[in-house]
Amino acid sequence: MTAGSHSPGTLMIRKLESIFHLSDEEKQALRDLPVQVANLKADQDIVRLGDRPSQCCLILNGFTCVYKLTSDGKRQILALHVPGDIPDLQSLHLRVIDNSIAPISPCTVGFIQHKDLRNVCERYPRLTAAFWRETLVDASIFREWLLNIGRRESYSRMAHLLCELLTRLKAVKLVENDMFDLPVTQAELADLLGTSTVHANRVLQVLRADGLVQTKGAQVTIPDWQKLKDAGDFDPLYLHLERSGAE
Amino acid sequence: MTAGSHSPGTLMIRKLESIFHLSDEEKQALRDLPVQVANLKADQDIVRLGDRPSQCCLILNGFTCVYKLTSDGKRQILALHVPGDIPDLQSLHLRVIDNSIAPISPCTVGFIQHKDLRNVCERYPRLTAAFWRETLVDASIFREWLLNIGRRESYSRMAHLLCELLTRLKAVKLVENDMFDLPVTQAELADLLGTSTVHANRVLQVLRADGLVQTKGAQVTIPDWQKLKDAGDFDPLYLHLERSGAE
DNA sequence: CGAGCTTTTGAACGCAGTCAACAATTGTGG
DNA sequence: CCACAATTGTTGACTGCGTTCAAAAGCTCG
Repeated sequence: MTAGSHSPGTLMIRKLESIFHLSDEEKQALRDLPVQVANLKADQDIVRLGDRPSQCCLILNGFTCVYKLTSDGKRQILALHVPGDIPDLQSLHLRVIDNSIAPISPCTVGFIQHKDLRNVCERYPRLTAAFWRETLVDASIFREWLLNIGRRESYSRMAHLLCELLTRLKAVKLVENDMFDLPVTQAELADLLGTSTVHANRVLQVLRADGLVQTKGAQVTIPDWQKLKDAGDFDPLYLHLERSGAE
Repeated sequence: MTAGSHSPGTLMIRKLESIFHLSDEEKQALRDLPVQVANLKADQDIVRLGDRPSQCCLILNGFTCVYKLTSDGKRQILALHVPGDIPDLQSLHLRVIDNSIAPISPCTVGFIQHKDLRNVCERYPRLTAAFWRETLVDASIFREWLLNIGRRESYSRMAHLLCELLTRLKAVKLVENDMFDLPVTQAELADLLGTSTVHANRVLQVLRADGLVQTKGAQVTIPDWQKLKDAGDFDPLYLHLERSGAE
């Protein structure tokens, strides 16, 4: 159930191709992209607010999170990224990075130079569209999170997050038997949801008691998808997975 | 102080050119885009969740908001757009619209067909980059709003929103003497901030009492920019205006 | 086995929501 | 231009969701 066994290019191709049909030439161009692989420990920032990077990072294995801090040190996690995602694709067109990105568990990433990405985009305009679309889906998820954090109370909010994770991880084949790995502390869960750690703990306990989720270490099981979906007011439309999303 | 006196193309050019330097040919291509102008009343949806539009809408005059509803009818406003913005540019690459867009005051918009936009993008790759960048800035604003709603308390949250508005409206020359029009009810203000209407009212009163903002009808004045910035924990970096943003 | 992190629990507090009424403003038709 | 209706803004009282602080219990890993 790891995604690390694939070459960097293959991972990108699989993701983009779930939407676009790529020509052999386009696929080859992606496979030929020079990628510099690195293994990172948790909490070791990949990029930091204010950076002006000359490369993007492709997640090969593990999870990363995008976060920001208020001036008094409170952290909000803005996005989670899974293998196949490029969390800082925006840096291709925005000079300065306006957030930080860190692994939430040990993870493997591949760095791709901006100039190489710009090159393939120039030669294959359909790849431009594909990458652009990736950033648009990210934005769509931000919008749903705004609704989630702004307008849903914490119980439903956490249910919604779990729904999204199950759906997204299914799309990259990281779910088996309604079960997936979520190597996240409750403090991080709180930073994802915009609540305090204590409250995140209590809400999680209620979700467990209601039979919406089971946890065992970092392993999360969803015993009743329909009930969780109802609790989380979840509609996968915003993930733009095109082929379904729900069963 | 209206922006309605400009032709649709000119408005786009002015916005894109504040970042990119466009060639005469590129500018002409933008001016030649067929635009269908429409005047809309407030609360008359421009696009609706689930739509599959074949056009984008360019704001020519007035303000629009992007919003979503929870299943129990609570509304969260996800973005505000001002003249020159294209709030549904995403629809160029995402078939289904995942949010709704409505004017918050009577406004004028111009509709541009997807096929025409795709055409200029194909012929002028630098325009592709420029449009892509626009959507990336939108996403950056979503991220900051997530931090704002998730981690700042309501006083600071409202101050931050006012800071952003002043900065963005300045960039499109809609501010005079630290004063701008904000034709928004307090109920909408609450939907922007993720609070109740009553609370939005009370917070606004405190901001007024503290001398951070003055209101007179829809007119907002910021008497002390530094104090408001401090209260709102505001750093304009995320707006990616490149040339400054702050004075 | 002990150090350090993570999870859990309890108690007190407070920010913000809800409900309901009233005041002020805006808009409309006569 | 006024009178009335409708919307918007303001206030008070009460409630409750979620925070904070502090301590205890469980894990994980050298």
